[in-house]
Amino acid sequence: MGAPGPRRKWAYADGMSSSISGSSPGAAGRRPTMRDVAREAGVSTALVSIVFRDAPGASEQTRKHVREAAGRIGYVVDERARLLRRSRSTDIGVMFQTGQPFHHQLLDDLYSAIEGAGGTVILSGVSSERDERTALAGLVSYRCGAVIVLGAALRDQQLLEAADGIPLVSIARPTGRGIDWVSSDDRRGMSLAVGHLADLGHRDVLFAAAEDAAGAAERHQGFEEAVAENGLHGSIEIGGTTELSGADLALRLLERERLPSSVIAFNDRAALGLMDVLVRRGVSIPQDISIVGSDDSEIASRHYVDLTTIAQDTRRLAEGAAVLARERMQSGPIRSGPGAMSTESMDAQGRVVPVELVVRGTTGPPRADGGGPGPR
Amino acid sequence: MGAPGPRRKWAYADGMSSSISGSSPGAAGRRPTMRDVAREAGVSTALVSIVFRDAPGASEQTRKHVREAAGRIGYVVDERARLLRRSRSTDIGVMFQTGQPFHHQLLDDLYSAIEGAGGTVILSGVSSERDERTALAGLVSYRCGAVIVLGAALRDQQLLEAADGIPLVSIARPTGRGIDWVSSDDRRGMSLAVGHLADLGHRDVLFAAAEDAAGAAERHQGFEEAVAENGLHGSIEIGGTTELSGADLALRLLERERLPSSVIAFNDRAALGLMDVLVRRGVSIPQDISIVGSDDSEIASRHYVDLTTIAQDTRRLAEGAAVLARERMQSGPIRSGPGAMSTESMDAQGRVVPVELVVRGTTGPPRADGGGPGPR
DNA sequence: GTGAAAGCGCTAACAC
DNA sequence: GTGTTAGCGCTTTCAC
Repeated sequence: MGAPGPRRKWAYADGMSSSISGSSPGAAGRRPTMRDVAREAGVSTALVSIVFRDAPGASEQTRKHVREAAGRIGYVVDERARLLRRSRSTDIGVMFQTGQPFHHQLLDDLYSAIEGAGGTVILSGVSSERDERTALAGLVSYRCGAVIVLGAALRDQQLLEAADGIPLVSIARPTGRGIDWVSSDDRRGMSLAVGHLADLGHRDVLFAAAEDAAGAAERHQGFEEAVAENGLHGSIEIGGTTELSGADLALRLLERERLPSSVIAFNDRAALGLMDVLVRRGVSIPQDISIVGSDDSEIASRHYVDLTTIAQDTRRLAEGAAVLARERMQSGPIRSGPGAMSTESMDAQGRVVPVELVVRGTTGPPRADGGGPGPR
Repeated sequence: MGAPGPRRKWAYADGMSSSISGSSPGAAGRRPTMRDVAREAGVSTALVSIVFRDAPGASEQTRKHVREAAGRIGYVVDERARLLRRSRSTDIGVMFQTGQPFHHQLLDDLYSAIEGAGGTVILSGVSSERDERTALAGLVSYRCGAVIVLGAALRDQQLLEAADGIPLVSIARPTGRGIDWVSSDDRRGMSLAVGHLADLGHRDVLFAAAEDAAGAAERHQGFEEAVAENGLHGSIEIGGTTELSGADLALRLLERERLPSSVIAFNDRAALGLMDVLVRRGVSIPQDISIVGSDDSEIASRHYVDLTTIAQDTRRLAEGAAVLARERMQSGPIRSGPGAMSTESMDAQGRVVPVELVVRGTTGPPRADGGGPGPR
């Protein structure tokens, strides 16, 4: 009640404001600059710059003095000027999809990985009305030192063009040789999931694949290898990446004479849809059928669903990408040798991040007869 | 196969690059600037500036000529310099929560509302390790012209301080008189939901409330009013905003002698948890009980759940906030009169956005006996 | 329509 | 340790 306004020592210059402090000349009507701080502290602007960059060249005492003066007049460093002056920016641009839960998880970890190490991240979203080129162009116009793209749909060549010479790192999307990438060990994930089911005693596994999704090829292949290794009977159904596609698949399965004893869904969303329909039709999980999700750990853990899933380590994905971005910032964009400037470059780097099988309540031993129940 | 690298006409100055075009002096080793474009086009930098700002003062022909020259040497406008030079930026900063699905929806619409009108948005995320002050400070350091905050947790006073004089607009969070806000018509939503249930013939409604959530007070009150208006028997249970809290509530309800014939959940996530437990226990929806979700239209529509819900109009929330932000950018931050600079200002603006009841498959007429079944 | 010139607020090299 | 100085790339007068 009756609290004073924000403690700000300057005011907009519309001629109506009463600046609280008249002590600093020139403080009224515009935000204070380093010059104002220098004047207030009785030092040079260079000194102020040193203090605010944490650069060597000032005593502890001076630093304190300057910071106090800055606080007194309400100085806030101007990132625009800083950005402009530093010829090569070390800021890292991040292109993500609004509406992709997995990307937000990643965003969270990218913030930690980059800003935790003293860096700065600049976000640019892709939405229904804002395509990847636009998003990337924004990042280019800020002259980021490197760009991290999440689940890009653009082809390699187009990505490179849109990035316009800025080093690129792709997360969760396989890229060709001209682009650095970080991705989960999808094949290993499949191996873990299939192995888990085999250990429980399952003899047949169905994989609900998805075409054209990030990592689709690796998972497909990983599934086939793992099934062969474990001597199981594997089958594949093409589905999608949404709850709807999972529900769809469930309906198709229910038309069969008997259900498979276990299913690995392409991701958690598909698993959810699958489970919903099955449960409503009276199928018990995991008594009648075991379900493994994949990919999007956030849903499985946040939901009440208690889904066994192949969890991606977003933290390590983010950290890997941050490291690559920093490396590439120092060395410039990818090229194969002196004078070359080619997509065919040999030295793109890839990093594979381990995945983990999180066993929860949707997997268990199969029925004694080895198969699921028939549909009712 | 063998595709050439990106069509870029300049190269980093590490001494190893062979610039593709030697035509533009100074083009090797740094990105082209307006000066390079001017030289290439044979005009002045001022003209180039005019062209790229779409400012009046150049013929259509000249514009074309300049743009072609720019394209030839691969010029991209430098947003940093532009930002710095324009004394008062018109960019709009947006603070959002990573991991809040509702915010992502809003982000999407904010991009459309702001960039669709020729503006620029600068994003700043709040995550587990990046608090609201930090996020806001980033926006301040870019000298945004205005800031839109989504579901802020900071108190008004703290928000104002963190924004440091930049005009603030809050979405989906009630604020005091010093801050502009846009929010859904939560009371009207309740009225619609209760009315719908009454029309179907329900006599008793349970509201699964949540404390401390955005809009909680408004919904609570709206529920009580609507129940009285419709002459229904209303009751309130305190729950939360997650699937878990909904599941919890379901368990509590199942212990009762009989279920209420209808439930309005605080939001869709809670509704989901509620439904899951009920369905597994053999309760049919909507035959045995009707369920209305609320608030987070994204989940209900994206999910296979087919949930009747009170949908928020994120598009209008976003547009309302964009309009307020633009207005405030022109007039400066809120103050009550000449010389005043106070939180107690009288002229903060609020906008209430209509909500809509989306009727789907989880609501229907009650059982003939007027109540739900007892627990089994 | 054009060109020259003065900054926006900061950094970084250099003298003192 | 400190002050001086010259830009970063753009916008925006102003006189031609």
